[in-house]
Amino acid sequence: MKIRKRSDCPVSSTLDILGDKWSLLIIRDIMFQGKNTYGDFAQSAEKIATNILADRLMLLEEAGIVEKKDHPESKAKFYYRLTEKGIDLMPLLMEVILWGDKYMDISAEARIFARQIRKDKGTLLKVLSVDLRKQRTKEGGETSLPATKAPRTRTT
Amino acid sequence: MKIRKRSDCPVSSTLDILGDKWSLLIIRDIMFQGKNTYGDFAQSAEKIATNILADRLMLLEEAGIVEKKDHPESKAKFYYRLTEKGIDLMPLLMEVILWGDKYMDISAEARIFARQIRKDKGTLLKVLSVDLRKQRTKEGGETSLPATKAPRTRTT
DNA sequence: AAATGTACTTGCAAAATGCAAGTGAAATTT
DNA sequence: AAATTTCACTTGCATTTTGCAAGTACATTT
Repeated sequence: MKIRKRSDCPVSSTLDILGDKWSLLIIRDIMFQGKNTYGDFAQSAEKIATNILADRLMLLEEAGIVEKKDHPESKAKFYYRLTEKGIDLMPLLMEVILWGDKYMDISAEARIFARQIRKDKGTLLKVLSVDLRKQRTKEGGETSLPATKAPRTRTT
Repeated sequence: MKIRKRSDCPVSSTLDILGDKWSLLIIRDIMFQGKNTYGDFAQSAEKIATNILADRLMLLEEAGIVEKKDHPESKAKFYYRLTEKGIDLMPLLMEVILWGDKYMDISAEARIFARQIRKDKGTLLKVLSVDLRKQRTKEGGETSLPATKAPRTRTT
């Protein structure tokens, strides 16, 4: 459960934190699927085991990538959101999506999203980043809309 | 040892192959460090266990990301090189490096490389891709120079 | 022919993962 | 207000993966 640093290489050091099969999926869910609670993450298609989910949320929080806050609408829930450090993973996630789109068998919906990234990565990055930061503008978070699944990307 | 696909999401599918602490390090070694043999990989700073190395090389080969060829200079060695699919991981690796540079404690040498990526990603990508493809221009590979550690990136 | 280099393989302990069930507090239903 | 359900975990245990040390087999060097 403790993270050990294997070398002073940026690739290695990043993998020390994110190099497993689940962490980036949680980040994906917050970043692109508008998910923000434990229950949301648990329901994703990949069916993460609940003990692993709890473990990864803790590790991501310790790494300063996600923050755990009280849920603005319910005391029974917690609200997980990305920090600036987490939002900064968006270019990386986008490249993962582009490579996956090129070489993997994925859903039609995912292909549409990949096409948007390929068409105008910079704009999409800004639009989605703004949405994610809105979750951070007030302590507690208010009832801000999460990033939509099919973000409206009108540049003109 | 078998890869199971967890969903039709590009992030998930990519992680099904690359989501561990070692695979991307092997790719990094070939891509940026000019390494091409089992012994080269085994000597990297992170000290991968030899059984894991053998396992990951096999998986990466099965995934079509690396190719195993006879070594042009010695029958005792094999020559591992990236396929086009593997070379296409470069933008992803570069984003990993940029994020690692921003948030992790890394070597001065790595910071210099990250700065080069930040300065002109597109050019560096092309230059390094060409170098990697040179390893693929002739079957058997000949005695082509590997990608250098500090690639000469003069754009003007 | 003996020693060394190279690419693995093997055996086993330790750690991580996956699965099913359980816990306790909060929200909802009856 | 009592019972049920939702929610965020925790626990116990089997399975899988990883890590470590040593060994094997073929190629090259001495």
